Amino acid sequence: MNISEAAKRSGLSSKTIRYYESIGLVKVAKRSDNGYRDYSESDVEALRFLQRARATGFGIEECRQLLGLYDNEQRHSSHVKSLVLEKVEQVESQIAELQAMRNTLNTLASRCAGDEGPHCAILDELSTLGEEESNLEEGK
Amino acid sequence: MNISEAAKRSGLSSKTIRYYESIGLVKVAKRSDNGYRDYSESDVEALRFLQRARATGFGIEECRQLLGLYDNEQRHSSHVKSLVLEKVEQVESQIAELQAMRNTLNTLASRCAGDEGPHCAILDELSTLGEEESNLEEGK
DNA sequence: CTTGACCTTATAGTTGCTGGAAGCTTTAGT
DNA sequence: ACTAAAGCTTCCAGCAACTATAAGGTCAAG
Repeated sequence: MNISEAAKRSGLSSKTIRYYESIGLVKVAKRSDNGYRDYSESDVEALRFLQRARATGFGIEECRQLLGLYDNEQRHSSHVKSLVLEKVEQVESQIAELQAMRNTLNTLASRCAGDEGPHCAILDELSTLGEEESNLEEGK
Repeated sequence: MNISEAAKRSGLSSKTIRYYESIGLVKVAKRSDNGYRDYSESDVEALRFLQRARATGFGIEECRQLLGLYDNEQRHSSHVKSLVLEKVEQVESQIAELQAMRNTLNTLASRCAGDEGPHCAILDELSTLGEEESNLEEGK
C-alpha cells in the first residue's frame, strides 16, 4: 500500500512517516517499481505502535527504546514498566507546573477590573511580581 | 550597567536578553564607548516584566502584546484581562491532556507484571490500543 | 490529453532559546 | 608591565518533532 494509506491506517501523517524513516525510527520502506514507498501490514503495525506511544506522551527516543523492547523476545517486562512509571512522574510534574501557572493567571485576572479604564492590576503585578514576597499566592 | 548585571536583576540570561533584542521584543540597547550594551533601570524593568510573563505561561508573541499594552496609556484593562483568561483556557486544556496521558500510563503500568518475563501488557496494549473500543479507560 | 491527486526529494521554518567559536576589552594579580 | 581570566561582541548550529513549500515525476479518470 502507498504511504497515504499507511498514514490513514496508522493515524500518522505521510510527512511524519517519512520523517520517522529519515531519523531511523522505522526501517526504510521498500519501494514499488514507480519509486513509491510500499507498506505491508506489519509496517503499519509498527507505525500504529508509534502513534500510540507518542500520543501517550513518550518522546521519540523513548519510542525508539519501546520499539526495541517490542521487537526483543528477551525483554523483561519490568524494564518496560519502569519506563512507563518514569514517564508518569514526568507528566505529573508537568501537570503541577501548569496548575501553578493557571492559579497565578486566575489570581491575576481576579484582581483586574476588566473595564474601559487603563488601570490594570495584571500589568502592575507582572512588573513587580515577586518583589514583595509574592502576595499573589497568599491572596493578600 | 552591563548585560550580565541586567541579566541578574531581571532573572533572564544574557543570551536570552540578546535574543529578545534580536527579535525586536525589547528595544535595541544603547552602547557604551567600548561597544558593550548599557542598560538603565527602566530597561531592566521591561526585562523583568518579560521574565514574569514568560514564567506565567505567555508565549513570545503574547508578551509582545502585553508589553504593548503596558506601554500604552490608552489601554482598556478589559483587553488585558481577556488575554489572561484566554491563556487560562489554553493552560487548562493542556492540563486535561496531560491528565489523560497520566491516566493511560497508570492503567498501562497496573496491567504489567513488571517481572523477569518477556510478556508485557504495556507493549500489547500500545500495539492494539483503541482497536476494541478502548478497554483502557473503562478498566475492563 | 489534460486535469487533479498522488508520490518523490530537498530545503527552510516553527518556538524559544542554548551552546560554541573567534575575537574584542577589561580587570585582577604578580 | 605583563598575563591570565572573565566578560563582552557577533554569528552560526542545534534541540524537538514535525510542518510547509518548491519543484518535479506518476497515475487514474473523463
